[in-house]
Amino acid sequence: MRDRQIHAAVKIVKNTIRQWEEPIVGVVARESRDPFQILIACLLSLRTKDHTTAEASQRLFSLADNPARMLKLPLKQVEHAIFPVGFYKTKAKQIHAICQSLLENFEGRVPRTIDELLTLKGVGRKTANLVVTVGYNKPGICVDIHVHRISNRWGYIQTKTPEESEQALRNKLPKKYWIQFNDWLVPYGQNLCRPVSPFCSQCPVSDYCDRVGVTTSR
DNA sequence: AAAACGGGGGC
DNA sequence: GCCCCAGTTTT
Repeated sequence: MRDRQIHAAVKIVKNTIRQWEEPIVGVVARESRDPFQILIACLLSLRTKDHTTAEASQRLFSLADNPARMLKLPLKQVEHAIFPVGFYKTKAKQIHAICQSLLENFEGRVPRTIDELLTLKGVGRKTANLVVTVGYNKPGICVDIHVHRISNRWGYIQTKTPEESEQALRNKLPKKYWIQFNDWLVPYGQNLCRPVSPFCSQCPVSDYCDRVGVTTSR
């Protein structure tokens, strides 16, 4: 894919995603962009299917939707609410630890910068960037496995790891496209541009795609 | 660089 | 039954 074509591709896939009305992560829909819910839902979504995350975060937020209330919730109850997402003991402890840190170090608010977010245990670059872009509407590049795969499949960048992809995209992708890029690439990767056997015949941007590493088997 | 964390769903 | 899944931390 040529640099110039990325702009058209952004617009085309974005319109497609709008029709699907996908949530961004878990129960966090495009209208509701509370940083705390994005942070926690993103933590729950780790190595987990999204609809599972949606149900779990729904249950959890109905019990507590801010750091102070979350800390008052017994660990057992947090574990019970999020059980189906897997890693539930680790994640429950992380959630408590994060809420404690938010109260002690950030006046009970979710911080607004990548560096501050990265001080929280369990928060990596993907989660930090998602909070900054979706929660605070500030520029950031949120690279998960889908963004990594697709931007390389298109031939827009050539990288080995998601971390390298974030750097490459920061350098190459014009800043005005960063937030849109995050918004549509993940659901696009889930529904259409799958790891194996992607639906190229239904893809709205197949004309631009280099199809790097596309296979029909593992 | 690779293991470990974990239950649910697809096949 | 077996293998993968919207990552991050630890060895």
